[in-house]
Amino acid sequence: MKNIKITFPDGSVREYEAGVTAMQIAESISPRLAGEVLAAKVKDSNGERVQDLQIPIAEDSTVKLLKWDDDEAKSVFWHTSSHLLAEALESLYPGIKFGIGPSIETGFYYDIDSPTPITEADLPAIEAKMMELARVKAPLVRNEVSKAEALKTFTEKGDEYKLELIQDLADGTITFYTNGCFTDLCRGPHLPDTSHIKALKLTSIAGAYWRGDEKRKMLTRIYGVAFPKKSMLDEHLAMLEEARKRDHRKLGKELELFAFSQRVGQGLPLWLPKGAALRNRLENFLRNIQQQYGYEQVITPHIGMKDLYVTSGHYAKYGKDSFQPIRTPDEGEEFLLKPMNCPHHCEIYRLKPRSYKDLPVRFAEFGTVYRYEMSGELHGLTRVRGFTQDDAHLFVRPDQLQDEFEKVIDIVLYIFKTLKFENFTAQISLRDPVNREKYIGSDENWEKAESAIVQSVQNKGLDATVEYGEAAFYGPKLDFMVKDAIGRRWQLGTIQVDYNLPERFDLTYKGADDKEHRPIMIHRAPFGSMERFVAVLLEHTAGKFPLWLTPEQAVVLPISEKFNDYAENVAKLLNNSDIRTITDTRNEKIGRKIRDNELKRIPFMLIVGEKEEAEGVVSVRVQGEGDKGQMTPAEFAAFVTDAVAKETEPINS
RNA sequence: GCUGUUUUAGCUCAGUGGUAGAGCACUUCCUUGGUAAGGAAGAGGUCCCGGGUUCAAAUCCCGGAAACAGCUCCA
Repeated sequence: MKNIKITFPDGSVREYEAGVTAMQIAESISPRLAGEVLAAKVKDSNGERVQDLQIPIAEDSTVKLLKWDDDEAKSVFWHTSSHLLAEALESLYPGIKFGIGPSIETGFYYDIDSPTPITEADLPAIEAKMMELARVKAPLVRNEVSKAEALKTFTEKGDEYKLELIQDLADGTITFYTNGCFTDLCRGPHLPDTSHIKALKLTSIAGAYWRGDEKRKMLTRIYGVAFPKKSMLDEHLAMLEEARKRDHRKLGKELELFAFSQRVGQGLPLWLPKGAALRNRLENFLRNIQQQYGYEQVITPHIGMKDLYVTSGHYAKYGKDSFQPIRTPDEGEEFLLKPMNCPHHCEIYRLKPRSYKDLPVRFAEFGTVYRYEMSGELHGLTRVRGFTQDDAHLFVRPDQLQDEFEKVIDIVLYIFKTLKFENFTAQISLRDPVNREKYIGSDENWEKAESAIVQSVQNKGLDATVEYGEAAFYGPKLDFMVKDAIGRRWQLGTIQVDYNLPERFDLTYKGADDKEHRPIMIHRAPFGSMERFVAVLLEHTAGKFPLWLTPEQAVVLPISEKFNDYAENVAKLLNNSDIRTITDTRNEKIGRKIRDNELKRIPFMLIVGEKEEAEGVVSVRVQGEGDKGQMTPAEFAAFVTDAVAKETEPINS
C-alpha cells in the first residue's frame, strides 16, 4: 500500500496509508481529538474543500481537522442539524415535502410543504423528536447517485421541490445523504453521525417563497439552532435575550427618543424632544466636519415637479411603487414627494456656468425624503417611509474623482471612529455580470467608476468585500454595513459614483480647453439616514450614548427636600456652562432616586445633602460605576467640558 | 406585498360568552432620608377599528388596520 504525506496547519507532516480517512487521522493523534472533530478541511491537487471525516484521502494533502470553534465546522454541524429536523418532520408528518435546508450564520432552517399546517405550538414536539433521533447515533451515509436514479427516487417520493433541484444539476455530481429513515439530496459535508447534537432549539417559523421568488409558492420555514453542549445552548439563548434588551425600538420608547402613531401613518417616525436634540447634535457634528472638507449647505423643498423625476429617470423606475403624485387645482399639474435629493442638487449646479476651476462643488443637505416601502418591510427606525439623509452631492472632474472619493471615505471612517463603531464591514457593490440591461449608462463609464472605487478602497487600506449585482441602477457604490442587536445587517454609510445624472441633467463645466465637459457626481451619506444611524447607535451603545450626545448629562439628586433649592442652583449653574443637567426633587429616598436615574442611563449623578450644601460641592456618582468623591460645580463643569472635547476631537489634531 | 403570530390602563402583561385585573408609572397624604425600589390611599379602560352570531361579545365568526418574526423588496 502506498503511503501519503499529510501536512497539518502547524506545518508538521505525518505519513499514512493512502485511503486513510480524516477520522482515522484524528484517532491516530488522540482519542479526545477524535471525539471532538466534526469535519475536515482538505487541500490536495483538486483544491481545498471541507469534507466528511469518512471520505478516504488518496494523495498528499494538507488537512485541518475542524472542531466546533471553527466556523466551517459550525456550518457542517448545523447543516446536519437541518437533516435531523427533516428526519423528525418526516416521521411526524407523513407526506411532507422538502425544499432546501441549509445552515445559516447562526443555526439552520428547513423549508417544507406540509399536508397539515405546522405552527409554533408544534415546535416543542418536533424538538423532542429530533433529540430522540439524535440519541440513536444514526450515521450520515453518503451515496453518489446518477441523475436518473436521483430523479427516480424523488419521483417515487412525490417531492416536486427536490425534483426541480435535481433537474438543475449535472449528472455525475449528485450525492444523497441518509440519516435514519430520511434520505436527502445534498452536497454535504456532514457530521459522521447525529449524536454530536446534544442540545437544540427551534427558534421560529415563518413563510418563505420557494427559491426566493415571490411569484412562487410560499413554503413553511422552520428555523433552529443546535449545539454540542447543553450549556452552549443556554448561553446562546441568554445572549439573544440580552440582545433583545438592546433593541432600538424598545430603548427608543424607554428613553423617549422617538415614537410612531397609527394616525400619523406607518413608517413615519415622530422624534420626541430628547431624540430630536440628540439628532441635532449629530447633525451639527457632521456639519462641522463637512465644513472642514469644503462642503456647502443647501436647502431644497420636500416636493418637486413630476417632470424633475422624469428627467432623472427615477419616475420611470419607481413611479408606480412610490407615493403617488400630489395634484393641485391646476389641471394636469403634478408634484412628487422627493424620494431623494439629487435632482434638486443637480438643478442648483445648473444655475450658473461652472468652470473647471470651480470644481469640485460639494452641496450638502440634511434632506428629508419619502419612499413608499412595502408595509412588511418597515422596521423601527431602520426602515421607514420618511427619513432624513445626511446627503451631499459632489460634482467633480474625472481627474478629481479618486481623490474626492477617498476624502469621503476619510469622513466615514472618522465618524465611525468617533462613535466607536468597530464592527462595520465595507462592501463594494458592482454590476451583475449577467444582467447588464438592468443598469443605465455606458460600459466605459461603469468600468471607470468601478475601478475608481476599487482603487480608493485599496489606497485607504480598507478591508472590503465585493458583491456583484448589488450596484444601484445608475452606478457602483461603496457601502458601510453594521449589524444590529440580533444580527441583522444594515447599510449605514454609502458612497456612490454616478455618471448618469450629469448626463440626464446635461450638467457641464468649461474646461481649460474652453470646451464643455461632463462632471462626475458622487452621492454620499456617511450616516446613511439619521433614523437608521440613531437606531444602530442605540443598539451599539445599549442606550448609553457618549457624553457629548446623550440627552441628559447629569442629574442632581438632593438627599431630602430640604436641599431642593441647592440642587436647583447647582443645575442652573451647570446648564449655564452648557452641561445638560436636570434635577430629581421627588419626595423619595436617595437610594430610590439613584436607582431610577441609573436606569435612565444618565452618565453623572450629583448627590447633594447637608455636607455638600455647607461646603458648596457635589458628590459625583458615575452611572454604572458608583461614587467618585466630591468636587465643586465649576470643577465638574470643567471636567465634563473637557471629556466632551476629547470625545469629538477634530480631524486634524 | 406574502405567510404566520399578536393587539386589554402611560409601560410590562394576566384574564373570561354574563359588573374589567396585577405590577410599575401617575396624584394625594405620611415619612425628610447618605449611594440601585419607604408606607398608605386614590385616580386611570372605545379590551385596535368596523360588521355579524347571540338574551348577552372585550371574549366566538368575517373584514380591515397596526405591531412583531421571516420571505420578497430597498433610488
